[in-house]
Amino acid sequence: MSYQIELRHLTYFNVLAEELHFRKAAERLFISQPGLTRQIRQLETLFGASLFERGKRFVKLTDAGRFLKTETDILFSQLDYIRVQLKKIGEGKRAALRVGFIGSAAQTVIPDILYRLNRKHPDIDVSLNELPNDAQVTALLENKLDFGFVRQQQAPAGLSLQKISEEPFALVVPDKHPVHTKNFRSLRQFEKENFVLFGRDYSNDYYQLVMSIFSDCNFIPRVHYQTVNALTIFKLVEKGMGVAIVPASLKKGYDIPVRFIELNRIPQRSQLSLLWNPASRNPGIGALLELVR
Amino acid sequence: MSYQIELRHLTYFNVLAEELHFRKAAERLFISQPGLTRQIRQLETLFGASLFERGKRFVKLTDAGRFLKTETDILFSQLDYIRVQLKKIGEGKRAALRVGFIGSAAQTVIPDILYRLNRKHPDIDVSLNELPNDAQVTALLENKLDFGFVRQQQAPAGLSLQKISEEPFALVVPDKHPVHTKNFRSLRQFEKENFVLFGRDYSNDYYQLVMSIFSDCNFIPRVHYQTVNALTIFKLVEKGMGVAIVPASLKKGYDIPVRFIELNRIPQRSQLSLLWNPASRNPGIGALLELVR
DNA sequence: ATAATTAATAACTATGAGTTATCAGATAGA
DNA sequence: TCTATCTGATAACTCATAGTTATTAATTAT
Repeated sequence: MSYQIELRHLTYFNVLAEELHFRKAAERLFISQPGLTRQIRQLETLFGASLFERGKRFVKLTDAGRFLKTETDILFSQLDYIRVQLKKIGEGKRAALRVGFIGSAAQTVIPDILYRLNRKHPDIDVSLNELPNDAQVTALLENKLDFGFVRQQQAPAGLSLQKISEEPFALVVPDKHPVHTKNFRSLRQFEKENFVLFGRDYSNDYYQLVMSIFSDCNFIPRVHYQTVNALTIFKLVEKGMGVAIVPASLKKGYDIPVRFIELNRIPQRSQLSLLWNPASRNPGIGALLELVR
Repeated sequence: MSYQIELRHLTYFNVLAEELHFRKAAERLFISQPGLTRQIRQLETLFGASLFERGKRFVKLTDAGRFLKTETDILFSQLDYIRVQLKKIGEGKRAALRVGFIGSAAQTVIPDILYRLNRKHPDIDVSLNELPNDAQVTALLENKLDFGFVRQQQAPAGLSLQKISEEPFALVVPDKHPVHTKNFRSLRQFEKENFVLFGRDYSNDYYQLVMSIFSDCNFIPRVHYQTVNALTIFKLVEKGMGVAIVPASLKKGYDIPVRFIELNRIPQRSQLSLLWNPASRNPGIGALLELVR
């Protein structure tokens, strides 16, 4: 009568909370249904709260159960994280850094930073992950990521931000477009054109920044194709599907017959920032921060 | 050979990490020493990392062990938190809010807010805890607290801040002091006096704000007594030990023969803020935030 | 009616946590 | 140098309980 809560209970609970079916959950756990029934009941007495409502032909979560589900999800993801870090440390590494980055930043800054990090701290393992801006924010908050390279200026609630670099935007037009750097005056010259832009899901912050360029000129662009890949955007521009606005540095590294017109006179600039969770206890966080500051 | 990590392992590990002595740890756990030895070794194989270095007459943590210790500490505190919340929810409550507050704010705002919260959400339990400013910040980051009422303007990294109220500072002088509201001109009139102030450990942010009042007048005050209790400060002022600077609202609720001179013309004002961790999943957070906004 | 689901119950079995007894090495004292 | 004492590891046990099979009771579908 005085046993303890074990991870086993929580694992079983977690699966049952997903299946909402004792037999199926038991199957998924490779145990028998009565075994599961008993462990779940134990868990309920141990917590002093009923977690499932058992109808005659259905099982569903109570409020308490719903709460516990989100908590155990987090708990297990933390355990996974502990396992990974521990393995690394056991192998003599200091830490494993999970770095996210936005595709358009891969060209320049990130390789350099990571190269310097590796030279200074060879005992820190880095895993890279290309992710949209907002996905990085969520991943950081859920401790699925240690660092994120994003295109945005403000730190979202709960995260810290360090500015890495800043650059002007550039218009991307087809090679034989009548407008070029010399005769470019204003975006209004493109009032009749389609615009090919990064989608809102790439980064809401970034999207709004680009949109503010248009609203400063007092016109609403016709946006036809939204995509998250820089190369795709260039291809679309090349084929005459429209013109694009991208961070100027993107011109490096691609060999597509398109022309870049830097927007040096507008106040909007694209900022690349490093995001991280100040609550994180990853022993490698300090090392990277020290490097970029 | 294919068992799983259980909380038992982590509990044992945690105690051993504190005792660094198998027999003593086993004693504290009410199990035998060989049993502990075996469980720890299991944990080490399961994690694939050695956690303790066993010398002939000593046991100490490896790097991996040190890392795991901080992680399990957090893990167990989360489990405690889950237990508490689950108990509450099981009893039909929505949540339990752990609210911290700084002593000098108890008089006015907090009772009002909590009264309204309770009337609107009787299913939310609130526990109150008087804590210094900085202790609240740490507690919030460690998820030992859901809300903190603090005297500071900026949100510390990782926390969100909502301004609650703002008020001028006031000078507190003995009843028969020559300076009073009518003939008060500048703080420089007190250049020769001692100042009784809240200590730096009450809140660094607050301390610097008060100090900036002095530096704006270009003088360094002679601070003789530092204390964290408003009543103590008033008593010291009454006894002629010096004058004080406190948030003006503190004059309510105390009956001490001291005189308050409101500093309405200086830019510094004392701001009471609500702090919380945006990463917190406490279901009661939204309710209180809604109320104060 | 009958068959097919569901979860709960009862009685079992066997795994492995925890036990006792002992060992091997180290230190310290006489 | 011989003991006495302390350490954690090892070996062989036993017993509590997780997980088993078989069954029931109650529901729904045919």
